[in-house]
Amino acid sequence: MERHTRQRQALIHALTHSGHALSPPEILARAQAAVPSLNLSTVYRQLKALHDARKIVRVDLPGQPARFEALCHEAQAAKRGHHHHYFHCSDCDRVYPIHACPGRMAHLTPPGFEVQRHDLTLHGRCASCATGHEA
Amino acid sequence: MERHTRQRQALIHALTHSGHALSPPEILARAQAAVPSLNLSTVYRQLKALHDARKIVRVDLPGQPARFEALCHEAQAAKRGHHHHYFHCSDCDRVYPIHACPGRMAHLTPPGFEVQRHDLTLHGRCASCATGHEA
DNA sequence: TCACTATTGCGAGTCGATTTGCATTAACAT
DNA sequence: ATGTTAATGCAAATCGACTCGCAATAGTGA
Repeated sequence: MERHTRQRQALIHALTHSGHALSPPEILARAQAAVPSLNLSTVYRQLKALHDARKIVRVDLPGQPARFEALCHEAQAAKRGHHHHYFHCSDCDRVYPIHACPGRMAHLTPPGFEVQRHDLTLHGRCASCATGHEA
Repeated sequence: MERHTRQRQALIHALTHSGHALSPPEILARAQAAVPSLNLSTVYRQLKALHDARKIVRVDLPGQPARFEALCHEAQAAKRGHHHHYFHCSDCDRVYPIHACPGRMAHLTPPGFEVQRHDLTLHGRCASCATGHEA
């Protein structure tokens, strides 16, 4: 059966206590605060398990390495991904979820095209970068 | 100086006479119709040169290999990328440019975030797949 | 406590995408 | 027509992201 290891807990903690999506190396770095011996392959293995268990979602942004985000409890309970988008800060490279959506997109396509879903990525500076260190 | 080779011309022809963005292997296949000996490394070399010369744009969609698209003449003349989005057909895997945009996105972010640009990808079935082979 | 085995750490291996070294080929100015 | 050298074809090398084999480690139920 499944075991509760310290590395798994550290990894989940890192994912759930970050306000933004994390790449595997970022997860490694954060979880190593709790379990220094943690290894990147373990991170990948746990991510795969958590993803299969639908506890995290994979965030693919154009031209970027994959990131992962913990599903909030409501979404987990509902057993479906809540539809949302992402903001990528070009300063600190962090990726924040945006819980808003510009709405249906069907009218943007030429006639005959069937729009089933859409991905939206916003780029710019996040609040902390915009405030913190001005030019 | 720069030479006008048959492979370069075939490659540009393939890019400009396709209604959609092409991946390097797709470009290779199409340009080989004109120059059968054409090699994938030459495709990559030419793509790099064309990209540096701002004659093509790289199209990165989430979780997909890079594709390339010829800049239309107006955009080339204006020396700036026209802002547009893409439609990815999940049936035929083609990527079409969408010359429409849902508009400003600044209101979607939490306060303090500065939105500079956005990428939008629509997914679904393209006109020819929706018409051609119904289930 | 103890055995059982899931999980880990580590290094090596894989995979797809892209690049590079180099001998050969072919533009094009003369 | 010809020399110069940019561009090509090919195979090998690289790169980043990820996976795997295996011996060592550590949760867990008994």
